[in-house]
Amino acid sequence: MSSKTVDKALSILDVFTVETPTWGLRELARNLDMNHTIVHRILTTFEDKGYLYCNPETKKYELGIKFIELNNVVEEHLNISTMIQPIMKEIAVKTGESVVLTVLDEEEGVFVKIVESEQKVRFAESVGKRSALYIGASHKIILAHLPEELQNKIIDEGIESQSKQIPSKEKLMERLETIKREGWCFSEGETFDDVAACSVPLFDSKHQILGSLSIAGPKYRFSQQEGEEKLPALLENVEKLNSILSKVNFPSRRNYLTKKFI
Amino acid sequence: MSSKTVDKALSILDVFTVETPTWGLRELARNLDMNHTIVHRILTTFEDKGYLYCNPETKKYELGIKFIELNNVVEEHLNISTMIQPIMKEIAVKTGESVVLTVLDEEEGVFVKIVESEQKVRFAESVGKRSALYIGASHKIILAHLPEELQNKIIDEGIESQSKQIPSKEKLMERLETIKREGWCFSEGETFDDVAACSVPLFDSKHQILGSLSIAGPKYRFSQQEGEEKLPALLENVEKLNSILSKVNFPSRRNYLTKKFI
DNA sequence: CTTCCGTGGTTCGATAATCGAACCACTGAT
DNA sequence: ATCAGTGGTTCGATTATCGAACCACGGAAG
Repeated sequence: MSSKTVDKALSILDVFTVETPTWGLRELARNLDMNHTIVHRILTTFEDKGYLYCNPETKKYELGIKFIELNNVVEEHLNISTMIQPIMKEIAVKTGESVVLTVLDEEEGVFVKIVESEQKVRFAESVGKRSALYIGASHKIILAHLPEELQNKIIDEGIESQSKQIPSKEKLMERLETIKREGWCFSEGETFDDVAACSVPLFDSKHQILGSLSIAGPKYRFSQQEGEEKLPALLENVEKLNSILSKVNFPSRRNYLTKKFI
Repeated sequence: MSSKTVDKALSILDVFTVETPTWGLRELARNLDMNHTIVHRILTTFEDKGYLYCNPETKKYELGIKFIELNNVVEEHLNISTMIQPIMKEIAVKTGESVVLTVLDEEEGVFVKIVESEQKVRFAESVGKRSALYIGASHKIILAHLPEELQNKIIDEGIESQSKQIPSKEKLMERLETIKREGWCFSEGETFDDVAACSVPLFDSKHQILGSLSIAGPKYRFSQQEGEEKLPALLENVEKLNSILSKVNFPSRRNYLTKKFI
């Protein structure tokens, strides 16, 4: 049982994205196919609580400061800045490239933390970005470790949505098997045109896939060979990270564990 | 008009803090003086949407991955990582200390961004921390620029709550006047025992107080004199920051603008 | 200047979702 | 074996939500 009203309210929050971060009242109501009265009531509730902010000049709504506060609660609870970030930093220093922590959530991958190398190729702004599991090394390495039925389902849905990222199902499935066997994955130009990455899997205490750890850098200085050379730096530290992550029980939705995906 | 159901739901989120990040169902219902049925319904709704995560082993709830995602939307919209952080970094490099961006929200100050110096005195984990405006340089400099009636109200409430931070109302009010006149503020051991800070105010396009920018470091290497020496590095960059901040219209609740505080 | 269409915001009776006492099933301590 | 605690569910009474119709305003077009 779920609350219809709260559910509706949260659906409203969902449309505040990086692409469309501000909304007018009626514009929003139209988009959600809702009566503007109810949208208005929910918006003011969010506003009162600091979850939304209504720009007094434009009268448009945007996400509020509360999310900065609550993000901190999450990061603190996960020991991200005290335990996880230092390990990522170490790898970043050793390899001179940026390090990315990705986790599985529902049937997608989410960038949870990015530690940048000093050589500025900024893509830390992609934290929170969510995308399909067949795109990019960081995501494919996760997909490779999921149950085969779920792989099937995800790839089929990808093909249905006409994703350019899937050449053919057979080839992808084969590729995933190779990735799983070898224990790492390299890709270039998939999530971002100019970026290449090298990824290894992260598991929980029961050795079930949780996410991935990646090194990423600009294509021109990051060939497959260079990726391979940086692999040891990743693998050296990934165990430490695993033991930390298994202790905190990461709050991401891994439906495959409960077979919710069938 | 505000939605009672959504309001209730958001009140539930409020109890997930750094101090108490996980809650059991009945424990939470008791704490909020609510029937556990309704708490349960709301919790599952949040869970379905990724705002809460229910640990399957302990059955305890905690904030979910959604807050990492939405925090990113806010930061992106405010150009925090692309525009603001580089300026803060520049100051951090010049002074060798950490740089803190604080904003006014309702009647409190919130740390929105902390850029750490290389000399590791970690307190970046305090991002999102919220505290009263009479505590610490970063907050006092804001308080000093608020309307006098509001200063009165805030200080009176502080005295009422028996805050140790207020010696006497008269002295504090005098102090605030000095701070406002001089345009900067130094403090040590207020927000954190071992930390000293030096702060300057941030204004919006109409020259109304918005927040503050601070340099902070461990007391042993951060006397008032050393703070003063670092002041120019702050002031040099604060204008750039001001012009950026005035463009984005920061989504923090500055009730003093609308006289809501009376 | 007036009309018109758009915006954000409010009202109030019909309607439908919420509420909550009482109820499982389970676990762990006594 | 009992008991007190937990998370979770049920269902009729209650009450908050819903939404058509309504302002007031503001800018564009005639």
